Amino acid sequence: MDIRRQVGLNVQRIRRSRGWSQEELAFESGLHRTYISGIERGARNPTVTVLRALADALGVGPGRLLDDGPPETASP
Amino acid sequence: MDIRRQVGLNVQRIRRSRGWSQEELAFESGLHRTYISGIERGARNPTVTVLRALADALGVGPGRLLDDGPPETASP
DNA sequence: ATGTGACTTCAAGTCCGTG
DNA sequence: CCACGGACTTGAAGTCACA
Repeated sequence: MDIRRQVGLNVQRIRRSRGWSQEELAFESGLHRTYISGIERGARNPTVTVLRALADALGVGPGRLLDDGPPETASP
Repeated sequence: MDIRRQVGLNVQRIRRSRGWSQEELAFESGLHRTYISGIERGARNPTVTVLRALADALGVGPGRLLDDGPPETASP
């Protein structure tokens, strides 16, 4: 699994769980709307500072954006 | 805490725990010697694909390199 | 609301070296 | 073995018009 793709999926999933549009996430993170779009599609190769901005906006740890497993697959 | 600094500390700590020199890590990860040096000092802003290469070489999950807490400070 | 190609600017990443 | 600098090439950052 390409890690850029993984980051894109994670960002998109968490963003949607917040009920946000790409535009809203763009605003919250201080990044451009189309840049968010590119990241979610795995077309971009973001740096750690960008991951940080995204993670802060989404309210998760930066490492969460690189994780393989979805969110918490709650295995009780 | 600047995330670049955090990445640098994590990489350095894990690398040393493997008993590797920067050159060895450079070889294992396919990156350049001086670039590893720059990352460990927090002077560089690596991309997710680089994090992946480093994580693979070090045998940890990519998210580990962004974590705040050291490794496992085993608090029993 | 989002995907996409094109674009400019600046840093990612390589390679040479020095102390 | 590592920190650090300079010069270089490639690609990321950041933005736009349009579909």
